[in-house]
Amino acid sequence: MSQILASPPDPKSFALQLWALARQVPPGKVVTYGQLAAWMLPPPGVTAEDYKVSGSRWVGVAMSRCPGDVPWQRVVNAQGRISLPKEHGGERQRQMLEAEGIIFDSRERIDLKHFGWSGPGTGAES
DNA sequence: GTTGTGACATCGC
DNA sequence: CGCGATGCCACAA
Repeated sequence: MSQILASPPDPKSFALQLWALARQVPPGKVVTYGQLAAWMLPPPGVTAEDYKVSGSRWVGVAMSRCPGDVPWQRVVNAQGRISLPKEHGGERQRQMLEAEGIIFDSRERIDLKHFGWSGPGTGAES
């Protein structure tokens, strides 16, 4: 059965991979934790099921430790909303996203159908 | 050494 | 459609 793992076997590698992916997110687009996790390959020793339910969590943990050069601002939760408490910088994130052209609806929600990034291989990368 | 809590996603009502 | 509760382990103070 899918079991939530607090962190991947190699958090460091996972984080680096995640950050690398996050840096690929084009401006004006946003991605969800689940998507990021889905695009990454499950670390050795982790089953697809466990990864499916754990990945998003790892992404969150890794992002919390992300370096300053990572556009963590473009990472939102599955609801298309900012996950961070505004006192932690959530409000700041919203401002930055708006600055990139992303539109929030009345409920601070982003239309993932329009602003959601299709993925590292679907969008025009270069 | 111990205690508390967590950048999420999903199901139920 | 919105809100609340649940699951796991590791890390920080």
